[in-house]
Amino acid sequence: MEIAAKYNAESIEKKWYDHWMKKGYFHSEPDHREPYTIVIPPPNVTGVLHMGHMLNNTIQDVLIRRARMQGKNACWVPGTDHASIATEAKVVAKLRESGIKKSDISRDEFLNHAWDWTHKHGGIILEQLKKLGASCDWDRTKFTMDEDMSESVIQVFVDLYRKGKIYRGYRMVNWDPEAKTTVSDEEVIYKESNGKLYFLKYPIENENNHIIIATTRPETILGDTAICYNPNDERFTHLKGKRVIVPIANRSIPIIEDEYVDMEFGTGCLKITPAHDPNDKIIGEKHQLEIIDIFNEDATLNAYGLHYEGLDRFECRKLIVKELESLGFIQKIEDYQNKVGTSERTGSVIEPRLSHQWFLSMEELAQPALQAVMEDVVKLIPAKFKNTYRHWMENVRDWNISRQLWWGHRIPAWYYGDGMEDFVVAQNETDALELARVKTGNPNLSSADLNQDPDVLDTWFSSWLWPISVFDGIRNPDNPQINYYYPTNDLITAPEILFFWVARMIIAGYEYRSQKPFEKVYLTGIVRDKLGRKMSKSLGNSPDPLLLISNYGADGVRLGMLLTSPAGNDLPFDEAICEQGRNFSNKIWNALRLVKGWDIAETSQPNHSAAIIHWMENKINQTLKEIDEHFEQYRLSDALMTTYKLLWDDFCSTYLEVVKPVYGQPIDKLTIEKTIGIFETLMQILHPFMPFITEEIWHLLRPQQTDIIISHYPEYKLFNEDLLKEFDMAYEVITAIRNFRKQKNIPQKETVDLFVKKNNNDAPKTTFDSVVKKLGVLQKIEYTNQPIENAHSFLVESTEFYIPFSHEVDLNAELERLTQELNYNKNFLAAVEKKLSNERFVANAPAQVVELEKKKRDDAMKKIVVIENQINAIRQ
RNA sequence: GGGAGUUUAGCUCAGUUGGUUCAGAGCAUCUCGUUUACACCGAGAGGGUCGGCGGUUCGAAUCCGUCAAUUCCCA
Repeated sequence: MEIAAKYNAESIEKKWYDHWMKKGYFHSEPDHREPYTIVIPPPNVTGVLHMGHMLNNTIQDVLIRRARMQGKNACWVPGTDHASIATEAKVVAKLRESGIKKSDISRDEFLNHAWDWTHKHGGIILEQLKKLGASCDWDRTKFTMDEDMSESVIQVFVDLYRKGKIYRGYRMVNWDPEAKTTVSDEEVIYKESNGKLYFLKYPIENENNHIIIATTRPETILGDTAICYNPNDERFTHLKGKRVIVPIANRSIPIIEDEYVDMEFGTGCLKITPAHDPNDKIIGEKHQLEIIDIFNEDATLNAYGLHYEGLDRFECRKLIVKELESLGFIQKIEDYQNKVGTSERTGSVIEPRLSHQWFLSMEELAQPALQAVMEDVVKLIPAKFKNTYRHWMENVRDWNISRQLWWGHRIPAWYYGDGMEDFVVAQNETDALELARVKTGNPNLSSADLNQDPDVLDTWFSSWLWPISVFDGIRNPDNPQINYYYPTNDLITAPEILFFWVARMIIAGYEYRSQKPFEKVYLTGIVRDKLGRKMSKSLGNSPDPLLLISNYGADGVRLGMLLTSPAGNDLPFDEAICEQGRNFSNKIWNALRLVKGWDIAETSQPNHSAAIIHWMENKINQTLKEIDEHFEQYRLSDALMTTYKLLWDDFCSTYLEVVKPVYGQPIDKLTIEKTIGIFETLMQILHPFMPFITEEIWHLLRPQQTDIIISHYPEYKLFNEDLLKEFDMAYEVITAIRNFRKQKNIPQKETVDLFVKKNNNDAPKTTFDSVVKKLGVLQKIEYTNQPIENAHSFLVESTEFYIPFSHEVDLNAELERLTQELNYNKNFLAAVEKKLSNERFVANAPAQVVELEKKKRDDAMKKIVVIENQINAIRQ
């Protein structure tokens, strides 16, 4: 069989992915087996694959493939979310390009455009995941706006409303008075601006006195509802409990105390305008102040603006300053630089504005979710995130679930009047009408009298149900799918969304299933560029994942991403790590070429082959145990590195070099069969990490009953630790021989002899002599009781080794080397003896530790004797 | 401003309950090597006051205090 000299990742990857799909290996249905379930963190439906997805999904695939091979019923549910803000922004931008303004079209028309966009771009990202090798159950692909998924979201809203958990309230938003819309925090651009700081006099009620307050926005005094100073500020203690009169408005407002006030800023005294400043709003809520909103939606003044009603806010500012001046309320005006938020879209100055929003009360809901994580019912990996989680959950604030957008799940609330309570919440309009008729007592109410809330729900309000809704567990809480797959096993996600998403899923899990949504949460890091910057489109610092895959192979990229990424750590991405992955692919590919390149003969098995096979089998079991432990602790990069070394160092560099016949000679049948079996086992261990190349090699090794993807993952058996230790010593001998050759420039082809002198009545350990002979390229190994003259010598533990050397041995150099070694051991012995002579050490340290120190002392003493004898021998 | 983390070799990270010569891995670097599976390779080597200081202890990378640097989250 001819095997290509280079591994061609691209064609092989496609071949096997198609094959797996055709065989339906990724599909899962409930059965008698133990389920292993992962739900994908749904990416944005219109997004494209970035490096974060690559890392995240590689990890999921490793876990799911391993579980599948371990005989579990592995189910990885893929899907996307509708990402209201991002998608709507993209659709708006696209419409703008073709000259259409969102405000010029109807909601339905806009949604048609949005669906077009979704259908066109939707799912690209899922196709990209296939290139990575992701073994998702594609038959189960979900989208948060699918009909069943949407129904679940609405059902949950209605349910929580009826339970009294959802309420309407006010929230400060960024208002663009020109576009008459809210904009998100990300869409506000802060600009340095030259303004003024006005020092205003507020008369104190019933006193012939006043206090001075500094403000940049004098027009907002009409909305003032308190004056506030810091309780630690002695300058103002005389004001405690008093009231002041707002100039022009002539309203009496209280003076309050709050530590929020910065004593250094302005006069140390602050006016509180809860309707027009986010911080003031918080203080207002704390002190239960009145809220006076003085603006219309276009930022002209309303009736609270008194005689300024109808004027623009900036016009008003000019005029009110004049009026205040003429009335003597202005003490002074200073120049002042501050940052003013402007709208990214219209450039107009953002007005903080209170608006109606829907909220979900969190405190009570959060309790089981907090407890679950604190008690490790839901385990965070790494555990350090528990602290952050707890802090957030203990200080949880109500969740603002409405968004002033069109793309998403429209809030199922219908208004029939202008009153705060003139609305009903229902699953659909028909139900709403019925409810409204009951609530109003007006049976003639028609659907034309109902107006549905224009806002949509926060995208997280649908994704928090994801682990339940993908199995239809909201609408049909007792269906066989949800009963089988829920709770899921592992969730793989980024710590940035621990609160936005993970915590809320746990909350939803307990509220709707009375059970956690998953057992473990593996938190990945952020993929950064070499400079430590987050990868982003705007910086253009993210490599194209598909290009990486075509350059290094999906296996290569997967390996690269995992090698340097322990849980919870950021991944400073460098293409060089993919190169390492590609090199590794090449290495194992060439091992295959070697193994398949030998002729096979019915010859007897050489001793060294028998010995190294025995060692390799033990080594594999030892390593499998380590890998299992790494997986148990979710240390995937360690598990991978352990596998990598097993293949590269133990299998390629050691094992194959031993069994490799002399060039041109055939290999014996027994050895090649064992070798192929070992190779197969190694491919199985590697498969979860590098699925494609392992499947290819698996089939090239020999005809197979089954594909590797569904083969049974190797389980470790007992291994002989003494044997492995003995080999390590033998390997030390090999290394010493190699060093000697290098030192003396002895070519690899030239054989040398090795003499072994055991000391201290130790019995010779000869198990791996044949291996030492082969790898050391020795003519012979001979045991002796006498030091060998004219030889290079070295020491492993207390055994002496001699390589006779025809050239003159430099006795002085040899003496110096031995003396150095002697000194080192003497110092070491002294240190150990010092420890042992310390009574407090002997008394306090555990017996085990003391024993170890004693053994160290004995070993060192033995070694010293040996070295001293060598030195004496040379001197004579 | 409040909270949480991180700091170990040039880079990215391991280092379990303090205890073996415990200071480690991979990559990178350096030296030597190529008709013989692989130069996307082989054989070797060098490289760290474990962020600083102080403390607890027979013993500290590990525990405590403090300072510094840095990252993230919330406002």
